[in-house]
Amino acid sequence: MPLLDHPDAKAFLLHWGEMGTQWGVNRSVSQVHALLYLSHHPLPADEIVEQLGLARSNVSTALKELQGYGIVRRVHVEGDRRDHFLAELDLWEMLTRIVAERKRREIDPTIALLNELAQRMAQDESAPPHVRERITRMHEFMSTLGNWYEQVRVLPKPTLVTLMKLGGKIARFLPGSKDKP
Amino acid sequence: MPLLDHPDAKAFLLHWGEMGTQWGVNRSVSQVHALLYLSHHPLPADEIVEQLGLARSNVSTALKELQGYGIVRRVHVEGDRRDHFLAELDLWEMLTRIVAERKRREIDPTIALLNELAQRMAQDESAPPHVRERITRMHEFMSTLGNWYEQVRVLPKPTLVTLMKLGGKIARFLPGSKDKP
DNA sequence: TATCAATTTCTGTTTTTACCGAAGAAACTG
DNA sequence: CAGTTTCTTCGGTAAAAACAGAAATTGATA
Repeated sequence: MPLLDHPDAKAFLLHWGEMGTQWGVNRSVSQVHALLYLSHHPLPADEIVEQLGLARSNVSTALKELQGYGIVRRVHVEGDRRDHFLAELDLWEMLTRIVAERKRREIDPTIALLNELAQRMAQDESAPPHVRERITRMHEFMSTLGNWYEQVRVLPKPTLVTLMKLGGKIARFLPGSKDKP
Repeated sequence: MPLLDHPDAKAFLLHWGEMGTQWGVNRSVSQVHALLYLSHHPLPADEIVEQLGLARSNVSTALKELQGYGIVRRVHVEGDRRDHFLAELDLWEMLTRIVAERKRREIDPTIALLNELAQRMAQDESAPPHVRERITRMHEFMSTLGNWYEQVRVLPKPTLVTLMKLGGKIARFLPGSKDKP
């Protein structure tokens, strides 16, 4: 019995699909992801095609994309020659992988470009000073964020969870703070 | 002399425009933003039209959108009847506003939906247990992140900067850590 | 290594989104 | 209050993205 017969499951899937489009991911990709996330066993491509009513080729592309993010993986199912696909169920893991991949694809190249522009403009007499300064600022800003992220991402997961639970209280532990608990 | 005559300024603007599309913002909007960010004085809509070669109407829409994010504001220029527009130059401020607005537009409604679905399924005998559990998990996860964000966003900016500079070292200050500096 | 199922790539079509120009509304000037 | 100027809204069109189906490739099995 198809998973999506249940109206709430379907509602989730449709909403997830729309969310995707708002963040620059195509609807098929995010729908496939939603379906796999809700499924309790790995699904072969065919079944995804059936349940979502997408073209086979489309599903293939979506799966490849999701594997690129590292949030879906291929698994072998005993006695079946077809590939089956399984979504990452640990949501924290899922999030960190998506963020890591988007940084790699979009943020890192942007920082690289800004670096190049800033360096070239530093030598360039004809460059308007405001423009030079603002591009440099943007470069510094994004680099700072990037470096922060690289440091935080390697912290052990339990540490991250602790930090998350602390929320705003984290400020109390800062060196200069008079407001210890 | 038009700002975009300089090739590096233009490169920035074009890249920024593409970045936008990748994150679900239309190209015109992000280009207008880039132009205002690089400009050292407020620009009237006409001039944006001229420099970017967009339709007047399009620029109007883009400006409205950017004002919706709170990263561009209208200013009055002495002796000119037209509205002029100015981009937020503090990049930290810019980022927090964008994040706040996207949360408001996309994350909050998602959490609301997940909440609704989770609640309904809790009563619903026909709901497959896996589905119920996974939707509930997703709801909890996003709520946790949302609450964390709400706490952190209200911290004073200097505190945030300190936290950012600490990077991974923040872990040293956690209660259980043996690894004090 | 030949066969066949499964998967991916390619190409043309459909759907969606972005965008322009025209018309309307609002704000200001003399 | 008539005439301008500026700004926004709307409907149609152009551009881009998503998608389906056919063709090609891969890879497992015997």
